[in-house]
Amino acid sequence: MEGKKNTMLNEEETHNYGPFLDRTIRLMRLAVTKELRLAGTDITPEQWVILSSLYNEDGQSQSDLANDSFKNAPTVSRIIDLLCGKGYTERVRSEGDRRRYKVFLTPGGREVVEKALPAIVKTRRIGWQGLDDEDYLSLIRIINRIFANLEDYLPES
Amino acid sequence: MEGKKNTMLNEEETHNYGPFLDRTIRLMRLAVTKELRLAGTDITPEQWVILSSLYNEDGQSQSDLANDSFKNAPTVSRIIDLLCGKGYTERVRSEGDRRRYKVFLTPGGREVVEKALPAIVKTRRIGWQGLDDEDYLSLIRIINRIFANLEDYLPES
DNA sequence: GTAATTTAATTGTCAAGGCAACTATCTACA
DNA sequence: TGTAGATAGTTGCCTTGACAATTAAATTAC
Repeated sequence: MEGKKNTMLNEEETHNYGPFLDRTIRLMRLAVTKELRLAGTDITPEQWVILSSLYNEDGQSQSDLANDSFKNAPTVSRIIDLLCGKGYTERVRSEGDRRRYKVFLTPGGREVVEKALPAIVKTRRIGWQGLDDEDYLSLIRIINRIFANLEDYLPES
Repeated sequence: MEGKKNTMLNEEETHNYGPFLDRTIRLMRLAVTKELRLAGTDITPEQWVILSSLYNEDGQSQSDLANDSFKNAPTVSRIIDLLCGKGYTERVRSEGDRRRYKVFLTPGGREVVEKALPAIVKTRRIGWQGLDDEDYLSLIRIINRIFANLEDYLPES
């Protein structure tokens, strides 16, 4: 029994890209985390995503941020909690719609984005070594196709 | 101030594949989660990874499983905890090396793998619609290149 | 043969994300 | 007007994963 191999899964196997995508995304997150720390910032990759979105357009609501970053509402809510705790963002109730917050970068938040950006760009470049623009188009096309396929399928399950 | 746009990040932007990879992997995980539930199983995608590895080779140690699944030791330890709790696996101390466990599938674990497999295959096929073998080779080549680039780089940071 | 190092696994802490339940506010419409 | 339904956000619970520290067993070095 022990050490016995069973080949059923291999025979049935289709394109098993999941684990490769998974480990790559995890290593990317890890690399970005370390570079952000090396750059002297105290933010995580996910916090970076939110901060940079605000840097590009300040005063977005949390649901705007959620759409923009492909995150869900509770996750954004908690990331904003952490960012406000660090003094990088502020919540201001929206005048027109009092359910909404507008989220603003503080001067400190703006600083940390500018400090973090080179680390982000550096990590992207390192990850992309040996790959070209055609690869980029292929990668984006394929993963967005997978995304679209699953998105179209999911609602009716 | 409010709603102001800042273009610095766009100008500096390199290939920003991270968020696209990220949202795709999250949707894949979600789709698999739902299919596994629909198939009448009570396992998660990560638990599936461990169970299917054991199905292919029973009696692996936790560090074997960690290598195989690209997970780290604490994560595997906790997943095995959950799987043992559900009665799908059992830990047996290794005779030769008493630090190690050998992890075995129970009959129930074997059943749940066989029940889950069609759901996994189905989800892979749905995600892969409209893509071909050449795309598969491109995807694997590109993401493994990114992985290798970052892995080579990381140690010296 | 004992000491120092390495390895396997566990535990605690934290961040992130998914789900469900909840509050508060806004919109539709009858 | 008032009530039903939709929307914005929060909170609790759970799983995964990263990191650091710890225990116990094995290996290496002296």
